[in-house]
Amino acid sequence: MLTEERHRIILELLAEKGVVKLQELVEATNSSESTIRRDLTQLEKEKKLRRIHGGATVLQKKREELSVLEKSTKHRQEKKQIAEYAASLVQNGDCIYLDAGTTTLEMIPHLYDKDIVVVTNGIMHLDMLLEYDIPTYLLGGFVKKKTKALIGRGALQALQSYSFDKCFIGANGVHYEYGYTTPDPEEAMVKHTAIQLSQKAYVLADHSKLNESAFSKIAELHEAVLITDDLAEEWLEPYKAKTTVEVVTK
Amino acid sequence: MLTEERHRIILELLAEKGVVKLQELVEATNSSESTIRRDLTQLEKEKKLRRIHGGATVLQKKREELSVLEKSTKHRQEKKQIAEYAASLVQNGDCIYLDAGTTTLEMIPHLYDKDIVVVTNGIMHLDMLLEYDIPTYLLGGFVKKKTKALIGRGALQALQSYSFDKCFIGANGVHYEYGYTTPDPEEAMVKHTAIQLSQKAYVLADHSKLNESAFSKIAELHEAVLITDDLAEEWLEPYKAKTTVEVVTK
DNA sequence: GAAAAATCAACCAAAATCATTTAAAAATAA
DNA sequence: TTATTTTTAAATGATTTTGGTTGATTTTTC
Repeated sequence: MLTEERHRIILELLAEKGVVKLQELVEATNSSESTIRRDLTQLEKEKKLRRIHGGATVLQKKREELSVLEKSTKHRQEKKQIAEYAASLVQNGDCIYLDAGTTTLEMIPHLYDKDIVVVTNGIMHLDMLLEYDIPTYLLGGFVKKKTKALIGRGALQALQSYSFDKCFIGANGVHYEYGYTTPDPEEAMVKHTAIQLSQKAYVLADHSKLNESAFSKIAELHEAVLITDDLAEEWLEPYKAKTTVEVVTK
Repeated sequence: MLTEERHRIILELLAEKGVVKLQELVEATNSSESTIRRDLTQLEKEKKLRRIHGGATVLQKKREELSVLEKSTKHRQEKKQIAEYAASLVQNGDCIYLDAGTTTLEMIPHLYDKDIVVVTNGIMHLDMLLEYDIPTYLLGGFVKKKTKALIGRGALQALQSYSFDKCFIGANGVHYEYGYTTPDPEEAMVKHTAIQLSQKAYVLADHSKLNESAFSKIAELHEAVLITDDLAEEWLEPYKAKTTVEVVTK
C-alpha cells in the first residue's frame, strides 16, 4: 500500500472516530507498526493530527480553519450588510431573480422562511437556496467554469420566459458616467436582461466598486437602484443625481 | 501503444480509483516502467495528477467528489460496469445528453479527456463534469430538491433547442410490457424528450430494475437500447424480442 | 511504589522505487 | 529512400520505503 493511501485512511478513520489506536491502524492498512509510527510522526508534523500514547487524535482547531475561509473574500463585512439590507426588501409573494455573485449569495440566509420563488443563474446559489428550502428555478445554458454561472444564449432564452418583482444584481464597477459594468460580456447580457424583466431592479456593490468600471456595460445607472455601503456623502453625490441610492449604514 | 492512448488509460484508471501504483499501470498498458514514469512526469507537469512514491494520485479537488461517489448506493459494482461500458460508446466529437441519476454519474470519470460536449439536467453531474474539464450545458427549469435534477416546463423547453448524437438515461423500472418507467412524471417527460432528440438512445439499468415498473412511462422498449448487467439469458429473452440489449459481463 | 505490560524512538538492512543514461525501435519529415 | 525526431526498454546507482529489533520510556496492574 502506498504512503499516500495510508495517510488518507488514517485521516479518514480519525475524522470518523476522533481517536484511533495504533493497533487499529496497523490492521486497517496491513502495514507494520513502525510504518504506522512513521506515518503518525509525519502527519503530526504536517499538523493533520496530534499523537498520543497509543495512537492519535484529531486537532481541536477545526474551527479556526473555517474562520479562515470566512475571511477569504474581501470586504466581507460590507457585503454581508448590503446583502442583509437587500434581503429585507424582499416581501412574501415576491418572485425574485438572484444574480450569480458573492454578494447576492450572502442574501440567501436572510431569505429563509419567506414565501418566495427564486430564479438564479448561479450554481453556488442554487445549492444554498435548496439548503434553505427555497423553491428555485435555474436558468439553463453554458456553464462558466470559474464562477459556476450560467451564461450564453441558452441562459438568455431561459430568462425571457420569466418576469420578476425584483432582481438583485452584482456588479464589478459602478461609475457615474459608464453606469454598471462587469468583465464578461456574456454575463453582462444576462444581468441586463434580468434587469429589464424586473419591476424593480437593485444592483449590490460595496464601496470598493464605486468609480470603477469594467469592460462590459450591464446597464445605465438609472435602470437600477444602487445599494452600497459608502458613507462619504460627497462620493455619492454624482450617483444620487442619476439614480436612487440606498446606503447601508454600519 | 500510442502515448495519447496511454495517457488516457492512466487518467481513467486514476479517476476511477483515486490512486494507482506504477506497477498497475505497467500491466494495464503493457509498457515499460520507464515509459510510465515519463508519462507520469509529463501528466504531473500538465497538472492532471500528482506523483507520489510508488505511483500517482488524483488532485485534491477531485478526491472529494470521488468519496461522494463511493458512498452512493446499492449495486454500485454493477452500475460502475454499466457506466464504464456506456462511456466507451461515446466517441470524440459527440454531443451527448446525460440524464440525472447515479448510474450516469458513474460515467463521468470515464469521459475524461474525450473531446465532447455534454448537456445534462443533473446538478450533481454538472459539478463533476466541471471538475473533469468537460464543456457542459445545463438545462434550466425547476430544481427538484431531493435529486437535484432539473425538471418541468423550463427544462423541456431548454431541451428542445438541442439535439444529440447519443443520450444516456437512467430508469427505475424496465418491463417488457410497460417499457421504461420512473416515479416522477415530470422527470419522465424530460427523459422521453431527450430520447426523442437523440440519434441513438441508451437506457442504463442494472438487473434489479428488470421486470419492475414505476408510475410514469418514459418510453417504449424499442425507443432505446437497454444496457444492463444481468447474465441469465432467459430473463433477457422478452427484452431482446423488443429492443437491442447490451449486456455487460463481469 | 514496584513489577509487568504496552508503547515508544532510533536504528538497521532488505526491498522497492526513483532519476538518469544508454541504445534500440518506431514514427515522422525531407 | 535517408535523416531526424520521438518513443521505448533495459541497466545503472542513488534514494525512499519498509518491517523487524533494540533498549528506553510510559502506562497499567497489583
